[in-house]
Amino acid sequence: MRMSEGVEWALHSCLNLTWTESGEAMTAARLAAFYDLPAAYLNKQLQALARAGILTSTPGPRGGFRLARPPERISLLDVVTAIEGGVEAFRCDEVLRKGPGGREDVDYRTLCVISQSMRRAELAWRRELAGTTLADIRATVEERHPGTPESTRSWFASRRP
Amino acid sequence: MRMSEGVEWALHSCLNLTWTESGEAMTAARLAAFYDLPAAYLNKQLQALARAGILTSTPGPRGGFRLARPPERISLLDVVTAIEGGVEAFRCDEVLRKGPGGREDVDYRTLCVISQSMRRAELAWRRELAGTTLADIRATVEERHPGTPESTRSWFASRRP
DNA sequence: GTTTAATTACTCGGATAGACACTGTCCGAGTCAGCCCGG
DNA sequence: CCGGGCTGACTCGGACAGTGTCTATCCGAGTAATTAAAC
Repeated sequence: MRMSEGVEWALHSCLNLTWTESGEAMTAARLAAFYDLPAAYLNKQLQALARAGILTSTPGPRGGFRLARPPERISLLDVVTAIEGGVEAFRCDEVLRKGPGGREDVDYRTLCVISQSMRRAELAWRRELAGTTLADIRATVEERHPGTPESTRSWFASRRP
Repeated sequence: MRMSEGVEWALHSCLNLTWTESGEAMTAARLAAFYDLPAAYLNKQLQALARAGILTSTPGPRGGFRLARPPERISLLDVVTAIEGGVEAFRCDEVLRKGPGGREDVDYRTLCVISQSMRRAELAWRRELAGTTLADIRATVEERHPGTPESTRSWFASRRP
């Protein structure tokens, strides 16, 4: 049960987008260069974010990606779901159906106590992720490292083509 | 981020072991037959549980697997960790280290705010799993379906070689 | 009848192929900026 | 000098290989029950 590596990239890239002056689009290549990541693969992750409505993409020169909503309305769960696809971690294949006394017309995903417990745990995880927004992350970072916004902005400015 | 299918099998098999008369070992073949699972592969999962100290295994005739502890002391997290290997779901590869101003002698797993948030969510998940034991599951099942212990026991008895 | 020792069948345990998803890369369709030309 | 059309380069977007992990299976080492014989 290992999460895709792209989740980390997507989260950091979204956070960096938080610090760019609004109105300016950021290309996948620049976002990738910031952390020395493979640009084409990061582009793939950003596409997923765009499909999920977290980013907006504009092609052509001066194009790139932008946050589609203010950071207050983008939760960590949104990003994780966009990359990982929203499937539940615990796979309940309803083995009870194959067991003795198993019925074909019963939804064991909701009836099985084990499945319920695993689902409850996963819900706690989701609840925590949904309760943290990009704005929260940004605020904490700016509180602990006040120079981050400016240095990030200037780095991207120096890398402007 | 999909959990191994063996987790579900392991959990259900452990629960079934809860209902067997103590002192009797259960072979992987019989546990697998209960849900019509591939016996050799379930055996692999049971081996992992044995390595983790959740089950004890005895070879030879009349051998098989037994719970190593009372169900009150076996949590869902124990089983999940035994199968999945205890690695964290969120992979923090510390991309900050590769970024501008990244230092080599800093542990970004504990410093990065994103990593902290993801870790906190995962901790909530683990806490929930650790708070539920096999005894809890068994009690709930017996409350909702009182006939389960006896029917399970008799099924395994009829399948005794 | 009891003890002892070899036999036998049975179980786990790890080593071995196959399938799927993730990782990484590439090139093409579409689009906007800039440039050139004409008025 | 100003407006319009064209060129061109740049960007995303999806299609294409490589790799690692999960899934599934098999056979061998070890063990305990069984059987048979000897005392």
